[in-house]
Amino acid sequence: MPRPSQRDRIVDAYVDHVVSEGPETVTLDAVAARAGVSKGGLLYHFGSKEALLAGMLERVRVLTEADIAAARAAAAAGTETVAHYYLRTSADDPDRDSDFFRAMVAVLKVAGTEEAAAATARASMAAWHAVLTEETGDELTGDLIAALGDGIYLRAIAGERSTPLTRDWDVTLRRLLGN
Amino acid sequence: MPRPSQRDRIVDAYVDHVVSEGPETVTLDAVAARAGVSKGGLLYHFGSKEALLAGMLERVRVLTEADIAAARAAAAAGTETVAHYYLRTSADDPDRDSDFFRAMVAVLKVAGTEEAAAATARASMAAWHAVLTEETGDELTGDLIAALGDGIYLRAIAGERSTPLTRDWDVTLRRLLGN
DNA sequence: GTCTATACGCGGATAGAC
DNA sequence: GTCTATCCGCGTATAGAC
Repeated sequence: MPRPSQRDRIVDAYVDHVVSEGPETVTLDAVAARAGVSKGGLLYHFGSKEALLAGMLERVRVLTEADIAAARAAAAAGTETVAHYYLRTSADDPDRDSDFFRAMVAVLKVAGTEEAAAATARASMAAWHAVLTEETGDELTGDLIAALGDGIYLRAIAGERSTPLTRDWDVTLRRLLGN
Repeated sequence: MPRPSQRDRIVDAYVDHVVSEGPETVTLDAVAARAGVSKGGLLYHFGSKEALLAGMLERVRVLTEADIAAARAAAAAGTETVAHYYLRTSADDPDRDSDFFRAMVAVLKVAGTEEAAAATARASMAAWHAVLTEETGDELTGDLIAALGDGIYLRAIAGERSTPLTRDWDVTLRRLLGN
């Protein structure tokens, strides 16, 4: 894994800006400034605003795959279940500063307007739903756990950080799975 | 309840546009056209774009109160529990075309950028959380049911309509409450 | 590869007619 | 109370220098 390229740094800046300021305030100038390049420099790497969005969506796809692979590896090693991994990374404070969580929040914020972002969000959610269903052996249970994570994401979008559920997600999970 | 005023019709158009086209494409022109007035006409009723947003937020506050009152009335009459009402109106297809659901989705879409909208969304979510906790007698259970509804809203934002959970929300609810 | 300068269109808001 | 006309600022994108 090489050190971050200029392209990566620009996508970082884009995600940062969407998360902290919101999608409507995203301008090429603002993203360029945050990335430490000029507008012209940005447009050399991404020929248009749409290409910049595509860059972020590609990153989310990659991170989703990696995150699911990590969950599967942990489950195989007996460290924690996939459901455990999923809720922990959705609810726990330190994990919510992860690249994946932040990028996902950015995509969801943009999804309100950009159908391409909405499609990427749906694909990511569906992928998690599939592994959760596979592990629990029941589609409704898998969807239930997935929906809890989704609810936590919605609250993140609305700026809500701490609720009983995010504090005690492990208690909740034990109740749902009956163990 | 008088027939809809011009102001109401403009707020309707605003909600419609945000839900179907997304917040970034909202222009005074587009909203005015949808409401059947000119841009100048719109600006007579709402002096600025911000005032228009405030009008929608006010509507969501009113509809939230009314919706919660309806849930309480149904519970008092023994028709259905508050939790039942909440999940039904979040999950069932016909209810999702209700004024409240649509307005809430619009507010959540805008919440990504506008802090005022995010605050209204948080207030509405907190109000539901409170009644659900009151009914179930347990904060975590109340929050769990609220989070399921929130997850359904997130999926609505991402354009996902039907999942196992939205189809079988009543089965899920029985499992959560253990009856 | 990255920057500066600039063209161009669009959206918000005001003024004033009807 | 609603419309038309107009101004102004901002954001995207291009051209071209370095």
